[in-house]
Amino acid sequence: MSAPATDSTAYSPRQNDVLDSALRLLVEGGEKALTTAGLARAANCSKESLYKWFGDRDGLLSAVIEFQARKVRVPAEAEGLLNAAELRQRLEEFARELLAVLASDASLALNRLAIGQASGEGARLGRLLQERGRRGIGRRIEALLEAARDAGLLAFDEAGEAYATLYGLIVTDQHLRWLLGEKPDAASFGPRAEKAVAAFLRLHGI
Amino acid sequence: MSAPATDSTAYSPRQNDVLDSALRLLVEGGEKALTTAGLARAANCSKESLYKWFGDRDGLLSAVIEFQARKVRVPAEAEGLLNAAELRQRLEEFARELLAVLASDASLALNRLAIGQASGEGARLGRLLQERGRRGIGRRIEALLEAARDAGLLAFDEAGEAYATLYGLIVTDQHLRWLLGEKPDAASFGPRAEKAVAAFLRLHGI
DNA sequence: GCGCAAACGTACCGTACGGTACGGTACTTG
DNA sequence: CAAGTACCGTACCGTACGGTACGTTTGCGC
Repeated sequence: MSAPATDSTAYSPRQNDVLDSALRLLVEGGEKALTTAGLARAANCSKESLYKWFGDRDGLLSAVIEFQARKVRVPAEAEGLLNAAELRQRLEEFARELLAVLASDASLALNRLAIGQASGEGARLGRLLQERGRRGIGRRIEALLEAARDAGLLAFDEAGEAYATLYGLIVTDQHLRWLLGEKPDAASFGPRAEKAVAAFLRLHGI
Repeated sequence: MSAPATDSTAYSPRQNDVLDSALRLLVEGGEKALTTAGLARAANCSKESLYKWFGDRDGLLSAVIEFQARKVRVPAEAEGLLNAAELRQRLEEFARELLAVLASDASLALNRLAIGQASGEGARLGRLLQERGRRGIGRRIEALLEAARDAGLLAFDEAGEAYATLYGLIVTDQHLRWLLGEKPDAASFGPRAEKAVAAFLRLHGI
């Protein structure tokens, strides 16, 4: 859909390679590992090029976040559900995906980066991450919830609030624990997703 | 022999003053603002004393976390509830307190610090924060939940799981949003607490 | 083949930080 | 009062980073 001609974020293949190296450094060693000299060495480019392309270190960090957000872009859901079993299945799938995304190395690294920057600074990266990442997912699932309500399968006042409840039931404090260094256990995603959706349906199902 | 032993309460009043200054610096400017020279200036002490007391910068960071955890220590609940209305009130109070703690400057600063350190390092500070902070609150509220179950007011299989559900309903993704820089709105804590507890009771209440 | 722009590699600069060393000072202890 | 201890303030060292400058190389249009 969106032509790659969106000039604001038009990065050449070479620049995308560099951003890929930057993300890898970030995942492996955190913000401290993402130095201009280190990135230049890892990506076989010159520091001068980095400053030419991204302005300064902050621009580089923002570019990495946008780079990753662009990769995660999920295609819109096919809009053809309707019975209760299908809704449950959709929600469980969403829950598993959400847990997998939040537990991924890249997501954790970028969230850690943005959270580290949020102190003292104006939370630029935090807003960026919020806007590019969670917001998209939220809009998508809220649309699903509203469709289900129109079909008489769910009851709630406000989609945003219902989504917040669903999110809380799925994620609880796992995300924070992962951010603090706990290792994710992918095998637990499935059961957790099922339980969370069951609780959600008990709260908002018809 | 390196660090003066993480022996907890072995800090003098002078050292506690210094840790207080350190926490203030951390709250105001994040990890970058907590430099040895800056702390020495802010606390009117010498850098040499800092290294003598805390070993190195990491020891200082750990000491700040323990220092704050010791201050937050909440007294055990009075164990004399029983009817459903009181349980609801207790849970709502807990929810409001939890939101207030998570939204506090000190908590956010320390969580940001530990999360920043969690990349690349072995998540020492993360485990420390988890152990000293959340764990204590969790044990306390789980005891309340089990007491309520014994009194026939709640139904659940495992207290840890029920607590996770309650936590998720209360906090949703607010904690992360705050960590990313969003400003907390204290006026929303009350309504949110009531709704979360209402949902929890609909799930687990008799 | 030629010229030109882009980008590479490296050397360099200023700064700021973690950590150490040292002289001076106040306060205790015999 | 003398010896000792704990601490302050400051100066210092090595290192590492962000950012800049420059000479060299690569690739593409003509």
